[in-house]
Amino acid sequence: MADIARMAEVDISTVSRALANSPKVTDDTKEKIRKLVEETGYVVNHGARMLRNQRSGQILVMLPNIAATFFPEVVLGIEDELQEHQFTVVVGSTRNDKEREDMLARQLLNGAADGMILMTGRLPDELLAQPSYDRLVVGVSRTVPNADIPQVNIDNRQAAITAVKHLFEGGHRRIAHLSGPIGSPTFQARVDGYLHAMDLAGASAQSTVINSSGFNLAAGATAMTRLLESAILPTAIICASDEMAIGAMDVAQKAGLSIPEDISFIGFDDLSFSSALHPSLSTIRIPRYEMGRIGARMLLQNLDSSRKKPENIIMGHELIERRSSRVHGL
Amino acid sequence: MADIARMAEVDISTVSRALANSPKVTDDTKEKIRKLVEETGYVVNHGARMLRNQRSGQILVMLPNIAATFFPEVVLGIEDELQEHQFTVVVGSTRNDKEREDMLARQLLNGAADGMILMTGRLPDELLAQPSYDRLVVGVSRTVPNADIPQVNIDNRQAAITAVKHLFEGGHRRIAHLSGPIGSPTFQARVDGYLHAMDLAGASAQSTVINSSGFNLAAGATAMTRLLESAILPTAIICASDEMAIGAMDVAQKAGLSIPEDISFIGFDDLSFSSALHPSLSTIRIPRYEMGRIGARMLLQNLDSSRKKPENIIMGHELIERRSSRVHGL
DNA sequence: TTGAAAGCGCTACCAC
DNA sequence: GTGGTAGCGCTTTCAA
Repeated sequence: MADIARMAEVDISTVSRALANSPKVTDDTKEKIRKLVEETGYVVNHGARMLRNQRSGQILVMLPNIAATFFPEVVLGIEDELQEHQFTVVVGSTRNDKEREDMLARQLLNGAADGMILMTGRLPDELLAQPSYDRLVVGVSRTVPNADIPQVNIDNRQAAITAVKHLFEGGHRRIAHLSGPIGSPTFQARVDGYLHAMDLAGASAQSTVINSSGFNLAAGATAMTRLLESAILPTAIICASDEMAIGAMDVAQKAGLSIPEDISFIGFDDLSFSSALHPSLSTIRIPRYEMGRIGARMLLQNLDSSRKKPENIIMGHELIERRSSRVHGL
Repeated sequence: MADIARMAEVDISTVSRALANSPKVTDDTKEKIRKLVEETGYVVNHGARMLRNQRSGQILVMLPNIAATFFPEVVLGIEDELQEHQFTVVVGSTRNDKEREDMLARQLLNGAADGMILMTGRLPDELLAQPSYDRLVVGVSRTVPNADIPQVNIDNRQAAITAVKHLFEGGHRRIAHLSGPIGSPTFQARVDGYLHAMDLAGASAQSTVINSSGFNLAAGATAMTRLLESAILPTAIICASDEMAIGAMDVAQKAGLSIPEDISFIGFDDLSFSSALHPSLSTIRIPRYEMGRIGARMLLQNLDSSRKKPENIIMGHELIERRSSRVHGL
């Protein structure tokens, strides 16, 4: 910048103002500087600006695993929203490792990131040190229990109830649930909803929950394999994610079961794949992209501490009925 | 840091040295400072350190769309490798928008990122301004033509040949290819390989290539729909990605075709889903995670300009034969 | 082994 | 409308 100033024969402060498009600089001067910048390919130094302004223009997204099918679409929504507001997105996969979580959280504390979107369902310990952390963090898609931060999510309990009801209407009574990690409030809420709905329908004796440590293909396959060992098979299965459902359906089909004739399936998420599968997969659609966008918007609002802290948002879910749970297999 | 210095009754420079674990600080002093840091929850300011050291500790990953199934696994490999070396990963989805590419590339120029992994197959114009850009950028999985940067990729042309050969061995002659974006060297190489292999086998009269603007489910479905309008259907189809194959198979099955009895399919990528589909999808496996890891490693090496610039790397691909291309449909 | 001080590149305040 | 300058928080050289 000093170079530009010298070449333009003005003070460095004028250059700074010109670049910030300050109204107190003549158009002539601005134009002269603009040209020089173009010619030299000058770019303002990020570190210096950051030090000076005490902000980085970066938002950290913390999630367990960017390769889990659920997350990329949420990240896309976050990116789209934040890019419009001149923020850059930093993604960190924690693999559920506390140490990695703390390492990433430090990005917030040291000023490398101005705010954070949390999709791990857990507040890193490091963060609690920071006094105003509740203004810097927003939880998305994985509820953080007892946290004083704004969150966006769907009503997972209600979603599970929706799934059970749907199967009940199809005449099913023996309905099993292949759940995700039991420690996660998200998956726990789905279990709760499932059990509650089964109970309401007087079918609680028929409830079966199989827990998994993950919610991917392999988890679904393993859980289904275990379920097949039961004396009496359920006639329908609610899987905690579409990915699990795909794994489970594969195992079921390999075991000679027809879907939906012998056994029905319904998942959670509505991946783009789910409609193209054979049979196509019924599911509870979760508005992933929108959740990301709205979460990002909430964070932006939250960062501005002069404004009211945003309220939690519960987004709608939607039952998508496809062939895997169709009565009479039509 | 000044606070810590005051409390420890030493100079700020001593604190700095202690935190850097300099050998010229007594263990006593270090210990005293370490305690204070712990108590106060002090974290060194990223901006200041960045300004001073002229490096950010961040690597930018530029890709078209984080939600396209191909990329997350690559990003995971990159993250794993870079985290081990204390770098943070910044992900930017460009949506093939030149403006976004330039905006992101500026992160490199302004020092917000120390290096970049490019998965868009195109070098942003902004970058060419930077004189030593070839030391800061590594291309992964999408070849950048005429670029003087190190790259990691598979041999896409050869991979397509492998696919054709496989189908030939299965007795197929009328083989069509549903290609991705024609402008992309990656997909162009697959087309080339396909045409070449068909030609070699004396079946070039039977060649059919259908281009798409993307390589997702919808692209596969659209291309397949167009193909179904042909007078003579192929007996086998090579899809430029597994995602396209899934979309295309769905359309084919809805049109009443049996896979592989009436028509065989083979894709590219080997998504985790591909083995769980019904029928399971034959594919050319691309080592995505490993490509990410190796690309990141190359970047690290490349950033150190005192070392030799790394060579391009061609990784192996592997034909995974599954039911969708099985002879006799066994 | 520790202290003092310069300076990284920028912005914003104050003076003119 | 422009110039001069302090200072953001850190690292590192030089002196003691």
